Amino acid sequence: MDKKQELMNAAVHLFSIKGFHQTSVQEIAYAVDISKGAFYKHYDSKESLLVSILKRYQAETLQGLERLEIEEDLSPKNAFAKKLAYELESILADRDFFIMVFKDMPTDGNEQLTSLMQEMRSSSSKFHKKMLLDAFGQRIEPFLEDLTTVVEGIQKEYLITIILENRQLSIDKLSRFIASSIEAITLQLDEMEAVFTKTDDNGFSIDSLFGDMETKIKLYSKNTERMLESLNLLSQELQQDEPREFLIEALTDYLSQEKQIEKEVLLLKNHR
Amino acid sequence: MDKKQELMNAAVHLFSIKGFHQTSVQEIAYAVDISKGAFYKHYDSKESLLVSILKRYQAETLQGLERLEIEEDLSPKNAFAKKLAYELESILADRDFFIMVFKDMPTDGNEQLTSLMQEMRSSSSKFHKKMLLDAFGQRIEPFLEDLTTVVEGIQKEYLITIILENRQLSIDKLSRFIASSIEAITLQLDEMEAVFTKTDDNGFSIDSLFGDMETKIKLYSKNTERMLESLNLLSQELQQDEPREFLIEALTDYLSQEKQIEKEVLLLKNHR
DNA sequence: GTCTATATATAGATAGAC
DNA sequence: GTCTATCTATATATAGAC
Repeated sequence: MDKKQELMNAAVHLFSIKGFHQTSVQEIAYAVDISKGAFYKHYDSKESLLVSILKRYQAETLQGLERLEIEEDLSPKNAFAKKLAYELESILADRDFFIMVFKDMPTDGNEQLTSLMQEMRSSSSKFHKKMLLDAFGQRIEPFLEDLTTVVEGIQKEYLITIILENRQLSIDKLSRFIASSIEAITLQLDEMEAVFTKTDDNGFSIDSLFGDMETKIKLYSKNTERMLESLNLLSQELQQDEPREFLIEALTDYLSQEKQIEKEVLLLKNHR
Repeated sequence: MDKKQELMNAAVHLFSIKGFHQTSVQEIAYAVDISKGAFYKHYDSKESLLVSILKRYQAETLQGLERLEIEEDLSPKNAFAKKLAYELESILADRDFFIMVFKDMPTDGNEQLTSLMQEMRSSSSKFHKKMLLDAFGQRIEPFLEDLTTVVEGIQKEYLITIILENRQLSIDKLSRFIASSIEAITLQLDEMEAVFTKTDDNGFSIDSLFGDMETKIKLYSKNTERMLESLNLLSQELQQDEPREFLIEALTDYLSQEKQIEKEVLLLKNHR
């Protein structure tokens, strides 16, 4: 077999166990029965080996995703579940790679590495967005980014329990569970508000701002009682037909004393 | 201020940027204006400093969670959202710590570190389980482990986008979104099947087993067509009133050729 | 408790013979 | 392409003076 491929395989395995930095070039070389010096005839550095590994994986998964497109005449939800199952199964087939990425990646400094990781994340996200639109229709569009985050978060968390805690779960059950969960959420979207908003401004909500301030006051303020009372009064006054400007001025100034909510108070001022 | 505390603060910050292994004791020491030698008068090693950091965080969050119990007369769902908001806000207040844990943790080898991490994960999971039961009642119990995984996955994924991609989302909106999503799922539990099952055996499902085999065949087999046909025939035969034993024997043997599904075939044999 | 100097180990990478 | 020997840098940790 190609020595470069052998080196990659050995490296992924070692990286997944000990992490990138904790694995020496010597260990990798010895794992394929060559010396440390010989390693550098194949790769310029340990980092370039890592780059090759990422590129190989990227190429493989791109192939896999393209092959996947061919799907039968299932219900949209079941098709979604099937795609998820394939994805999960392929990740588990390369579980060393998955663990390696989670262990310790030296993204800092190396331009090429950072952009490769970025590319992989974004193509995965694109893939999930397409899957979601195919399964649940255009009407989920305002929540697309949120639903993608939800799918990816759930998926990752289950993968971690399967791989790191070595629990054996049925991928079929899991993918159907995730599909049903996402469907359940889509059924309630009418009563929900998206977290990700197109521009920072469109999504502005006075209620959320007050909610955020309340939480922060309770967590950080040494003067919780007074701050909360001021916040309440401010909220009430703003709901009046003709809010008294001096009172609003006074209360916002007072609230600004608390540095943790300074930013929120400023936002509030700018938005009326 | 206490030099030990100063060292911890500096260390968490550096670890969050460069990772544990990539940060030297010298850097940590210089950050608080002492020499490398002086560092070792405060801590036995870099690892013992890390242990102290984890213990301090553990103590702080335990305090925080206890303070949190006092909640008002909100609807169960809104109370759930509020608790989530507090939790998210406290994590964001210690964002360096969160990033550090995600970057590169040397859990290998060090017994104390591994068990500390384990403790923290399990107390976080206990906390979420209690939150879920309080909000959605005892009837979700069969799905408790799944719902916990879902909550923690979603939470983590949003935190990553907020912190690592530096996106500014409203915690209030986010916590309400997560609460509504979980509620939406709980409304559909009757039509769903749990992924985590009490014992490995109780959760056994012939359908899932066939689903898993189908996925694996499509992904790995060089003989996809024939294997799938055999699988289908086997499934049909098993549904007959009087399955022909010789045929089942023949088909399972045939399917066992594919090493990737050997385990599943064996499971199937043992379960009839 | 703080410093400088040092011990010891090991990393990544190169040189040059075969 | 492979080896051994070596260079250079840097890490953790200790010793001993102040």
